[in-house]
Amino acid sequence: MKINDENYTIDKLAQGLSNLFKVFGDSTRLKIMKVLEVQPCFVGEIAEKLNMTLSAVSHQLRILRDAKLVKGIKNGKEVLYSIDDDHVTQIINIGQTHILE
Amino acid sequence: MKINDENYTIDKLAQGLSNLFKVFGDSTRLKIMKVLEVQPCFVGEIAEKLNMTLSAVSHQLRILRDAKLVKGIKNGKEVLYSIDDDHVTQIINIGQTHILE
DNA sequence: TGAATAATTGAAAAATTGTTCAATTGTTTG
DNA sequence: CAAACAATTGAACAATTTTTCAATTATTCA
Repeated sequence: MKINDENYTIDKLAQGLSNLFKVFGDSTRLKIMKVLEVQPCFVGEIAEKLNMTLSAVSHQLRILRDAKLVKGIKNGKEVLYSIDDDHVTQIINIGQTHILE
Repeated sequence: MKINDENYTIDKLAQGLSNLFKVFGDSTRLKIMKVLEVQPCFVGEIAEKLNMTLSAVSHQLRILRDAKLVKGIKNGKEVLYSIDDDHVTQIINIGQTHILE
C-alpha cells in the first residue's frame, strides 16, 4: 500500500479506535467500570472494593476520564465517579457475549 | 474488598474481557480487521495493503485467531483470512460512534 | 490556623507488548 | 527431487504501560 488518502484515513481511524480499546484492555480499569455500572462511587470506595491503593485507582480513573468513559463530580473533599457514556455498557456487553460463547 | 466469591467472579470476568479488548487495542490489528471487513484476503495481500512485513502480519493474525476474531482457511500454499464473528464489526462500530461524537 | 482526610501527581521500577530478523514448515510445479 | 513460494515461528530488542512510593494539592472542621 502506498501513502495515499485512503490509507491516511484508515490510519487515523485505526489510531483513534485502538486508543479507545486500549483503555478497555486492562483488567483493573474494567473492574472499575464494572463497579461504577452498579452505582457511582468515591475514589476511596472503589479502592476498597477492589483492594487497590488510592493512587493506582486514581491513575486509572484519569485514563478513563480522558477517554470520556467515566466522569467525576467534586463534592467537597470527595469526588464521585460514575459511568459517562452508554457506550461503556454496550461495549462491555458485546465483549461479554463474545467470550461466553 | 476481601478475597471472596464475588471478587473471584469479577476478577475472572475482568481478565477475560480485558484480554479480548487488548486485541482490539492495537492499530495494526484494527487495520487488519478493517481490511478483512471489506473482503477475505491472503496474508500477503494484507501485508501489501498495509505496507507491513509478512512476519508482522502473521504474528498479529495469530493473536486475532486465538481471540476467535478472524479465521484462516488453508488453500494450497495460501491461507485465506476472514472475519470470524459478527461481534468484531459490532464492537468496532460502537467504538467508532464513541470517538466520533 | 493546624490537623486530618480525600484525591491527584511525578518519577522510577517491573512487566508486558510489537516489530524485526533469521530460520523453518508445508505446498506446488518444473 | 530441487527450487520457488506462502506462511509461520522463536528470540532479541525497542517501546509502552502499570504499579508503587513519596510528595503535593485541596477541603473540612475543631
